[in-house]
Order: sequence, then structure tokens, then C-alpha cells
Amino acid sequence: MIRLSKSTDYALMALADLALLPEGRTVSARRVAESHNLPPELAAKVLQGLKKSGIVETRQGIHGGYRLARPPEEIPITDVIESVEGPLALVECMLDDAAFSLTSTCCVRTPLTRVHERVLATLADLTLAQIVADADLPVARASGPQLPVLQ
Amino acid sequence: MIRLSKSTDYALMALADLALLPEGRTVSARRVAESHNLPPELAAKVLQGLKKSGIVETRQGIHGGYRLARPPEEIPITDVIESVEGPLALVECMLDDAAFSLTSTCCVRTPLTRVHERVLATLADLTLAQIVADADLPVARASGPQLPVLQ
DNA sequence: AAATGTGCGACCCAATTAGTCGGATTTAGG
DNA sequence: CCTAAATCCGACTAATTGGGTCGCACATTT
Repeated sequence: MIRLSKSTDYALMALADLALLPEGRTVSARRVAESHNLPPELAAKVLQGLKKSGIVETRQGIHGGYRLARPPEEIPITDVIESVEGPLALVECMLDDAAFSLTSTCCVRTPLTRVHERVLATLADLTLAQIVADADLPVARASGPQLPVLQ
Repeated sequence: MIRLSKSTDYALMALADLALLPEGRTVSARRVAESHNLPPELAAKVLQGLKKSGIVETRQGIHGGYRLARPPEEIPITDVIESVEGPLALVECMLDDAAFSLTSTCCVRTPLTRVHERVLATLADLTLAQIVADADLPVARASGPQLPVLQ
């Protein structure tokens, strides 16, 4: 199956939480994990990956946590997917053409690249904001004694 | 990355060969493998899978081989992908909702289903014929003493 | 300055996938 | 009738990937 890894799932869940966060607040990885009952270490791991790609910002320390680096309208879902899954490619030969074309020529590469572009174009105008708008979040996640503002 | 397995790659290469075959002719798995230099056993494996899903027909025996079951215009690439990769799904929770909703509720399932539909719609009108039209096949693969007609 | 609760990176195990091998069956030809 | 060449079917092994865990480092608060 064409499949996104579970991590992408988790990433989107976490980002949905962050998107609903009041301006300037942060939320800890543990809290995100609890709200969706997923393993805390994994939630942390995913969020750390999102930080590396600049999708979320972090604040360390005793009351630290995560928040979105940009408003959800400016976060294309392709960025999220690419951050978690790595470079987007339908087939292997689309990645490192140099190495591949040495061993053999992939005749379906050109047409598949076209397919790939179509899929990307389809996803390009989808932002995190649209995802959370459709998401059925179980509870209002505004609770908790979480005051500190980042920066 | 959103990635199709190598088998799908091989399947498309093989089907590209079959699509260019003169009407009624068949070609052996070994021959297909040679033309793209991939392991013969793998090519055979993939082609057998395509037969199970009714995309190709076979003829056994000493001059047997494979050919398309339908003209390439009538073979959507979603069929090919689904045949090789299994049921198409972006994330796990889209497959067996029963099992998943027991453990936890997936808040991003609804929006991702929408994404999934968009991707599928993008792929739906792509046929094998369009793939081979764009494919840069190395040589004219019409050579060889390959006479027998299926049925 | 110490303690607490983070982020962060390395590590390990399970699962899927890639690839291999051997044998059974079918068909054409000598 | 026997052999060669092909599909067919299964099991088996190796390798890559992804899911999950653990321990350390670091920032913030008191």
C-alpha cells in the first residue's frame, strides 16, 4: 500500500494539538502523548524531528514544550510529510539517479516523475489549518497550568 | 517517503514491455528480466502476481509467456499498484477502523481520508497506455523468434 | 547552585521487504 | 516418449526499514 508511516500519523495528531494552542503557549511532549494515548517517547521523537525541520519551536527547561513555528495556514502538509518520511519519492530511481543509472536504466522513471508531480500538486495547497479544521479532536485541549510564553 | 516498493517498479517495467508487444504474442519472464537487467526470479514473481489480479494472461509450456489481459488503455495504474502493494491506504487507521478505534481514536483520520481521496482521484485517470507513451524504452523490443498466439 | 523536568541522540528489537532456491506442472518438438 | 523451456507455487534467507526504548545533557526555576 502507499503508506505513510505511523510517525506521520503521530506528527499530524501532535500538530493538531499545537495548532489549537493559545498564542505563545507551549505544550510538552508528554502531554501531547497523553491526549492521544501514544507512547510518550515516540511523541517526543516525532516532535523533535519537526523541530529540526523548523515546523515547531521548542522551549527547554522545567516548563518547556513545543509550539508551532508558524501559523497553521502557512504549514503545508507536504512539509510535514517530508519532514517525517524523508524526501518524497514514488520509486527509488527518482532519488539518486546517478547511482541508479549506473546499474541499469529505469524506463518508467520519466512517466513516474510526472505522476509524482501530479500527486504533489494535489497536496501542495493543503495546509495544517485545513487538517485541523476537519479533525474531530476529542476534547478541548486548553486545560492545564501552562503559562510561560516562548521568547 | 511516500514510496512504492521496488516490485511496483518492476511491474511497470514489465507491463511497458507487454504493452508494446504485437497483438497475441507473449513474452517470457526471463526475456523481460533481461531487457531491464533485473533478477529473473523477481520478474517472474511479479508477473505471477499480476496474473493473479487478472492484469496479464499467461500461456504455459515451452513457448509460453505473458501478455496483457486488456489493452493498455483499459489498465489504470491504480490497479497495478494495488495488485502489487496491496490495498491502498495512506495510514494504518484507514484500513481496519474497528481494530484501531478500540485502542484509541485517530483524530486525523477524517481529514486524511480526504487527502487520500484526492490522491486516488489524481491517479485514477492514468492508464498504462499513458505510462508507456512517456517511457523511454531503450530498444525496440520486437525481436526474437516468438510466434505462438495465445488462445 | 541544586534539582527538576525538559529536549535530544544513540541504541535495540521486530517486521516488512528484497531476493533466492527448489520442485511440480505444462507444452512443443525431435 | 522423452527432453527442453517455460509457467507456477511455495518456502526460505538476508537485508533494510520502522517502531519502540533507554540514558544522558541541558535549560529553567527555586
